Amino acid sequence: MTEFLPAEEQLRVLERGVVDLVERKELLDRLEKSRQEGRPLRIKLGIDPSSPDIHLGHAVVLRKLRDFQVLGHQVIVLWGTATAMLGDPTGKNKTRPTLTREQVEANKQTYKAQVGRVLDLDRIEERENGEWFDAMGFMGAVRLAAGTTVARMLERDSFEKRYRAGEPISVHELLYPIMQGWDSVELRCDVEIGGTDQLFNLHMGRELQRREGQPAQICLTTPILTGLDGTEKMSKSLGNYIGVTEAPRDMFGKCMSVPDDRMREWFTLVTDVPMDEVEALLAGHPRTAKVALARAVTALYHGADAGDAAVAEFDRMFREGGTPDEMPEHFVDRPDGAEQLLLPNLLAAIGFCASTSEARRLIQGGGVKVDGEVAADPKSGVGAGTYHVQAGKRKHARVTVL
RNA sequence: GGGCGGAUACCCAAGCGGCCAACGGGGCCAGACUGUAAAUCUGGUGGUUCUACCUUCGCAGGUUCGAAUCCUGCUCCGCCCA
Repeated sequence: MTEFLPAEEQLRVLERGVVDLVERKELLDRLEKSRQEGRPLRIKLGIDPSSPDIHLGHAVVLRKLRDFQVLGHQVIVLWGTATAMLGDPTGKNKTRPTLTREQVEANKQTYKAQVGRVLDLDRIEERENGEWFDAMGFMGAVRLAAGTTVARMLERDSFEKRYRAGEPISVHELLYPIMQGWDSVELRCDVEIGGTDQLFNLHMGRELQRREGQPAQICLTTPILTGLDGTEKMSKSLGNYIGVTEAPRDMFGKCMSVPDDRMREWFTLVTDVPMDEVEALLAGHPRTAKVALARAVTALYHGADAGDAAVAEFDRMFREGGTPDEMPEHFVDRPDGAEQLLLPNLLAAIGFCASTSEARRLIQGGGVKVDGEVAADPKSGVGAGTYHVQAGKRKHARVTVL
């Protein structure tokens, strides 16, 4: 733990894929000091457990945290149990509904398991800001708020826009940045990291720490990752995401669908591939580069073997039109007394299509294969037996008709 | 409180008494092409026992042989005046 790399070398790792670094010089100095004193820096990431699923977009900031962890620093995951109930106004044009304690606790548990996909959970310091806010009391909160002006708060982009547009801003929302800043005081953070939309909040920590006579924390922000569509930010509601718990095959396949011109961004933010290697790959054939990207991502979450297996399987499935390593098994009954099970009903029964009508259309469009043969007649059916059923390029299943 | 305009399938948006399961665009799905893509082209995009039938056009009623289209009430949204 006391063996820290030279500050410059650490900084090189930490700077990768970073948008804001306030201030770079301060970070360098503090890394140097930490090295001399053999004291790890304290790095905070605040997480409001408001949505329970983590995708690669969330993972960007977690991975930056991991960089710090690997370099021997102390990572603090701060659960915003108090702030989650407020709802961070960041990027929202509306007041967010507040959560109950039970929801927060439940989300926290699922969240934590997924955070473990990126961070070494044994080495994090895990805290909750309810620890101090619950005990602060109303007057304490008032004293805390007294140090900041409304004008200062309204500097914040999202507040300013809403204010100018005549949209409501609740008083409690103005308190959110102050609370987040106070967390840094309580935890004596050296660095706080977050997405670019967090810059204002991170600055609040600096201010409050200075006021309390602490060294001001360094603020570091990571970019918002572009989703699979190549234009919108990755988000669950847009469906353009890759979850950190997804199966290797899906993870790989989705990575392969990332647009070419987003590969540099993805390599930088989502993988550990060294940047000179990335540049070399990008200079070569795009497909080779993308395979490397997809393999790297898959390997990160499932291990190198899974990454290699995914490459092989993908080649077979898409270049040669073959079948996957393993397919889901389904057993379907024939209707009473019938010789055959109609194909549309089969597809609906195994969940490949939402309805028999949809299945029918897919069949007519030539998108369905049974044992490798295109089945273009919606009236066709299959008798008892086991079949390899394929809908589109991706959906395969071994279906046994009973 | 008053006036006006709007609510149509995942989103935008036509339709304004029968030819409407409802134009068009986006998105999405499938096919061709390809590097897995992108771009391009083609088809599809309510349900079913599928050349027919059933349920849809904010909600509830009504007029009519027949309504997404007309009338009444309700709910929600936008704009304007107070």
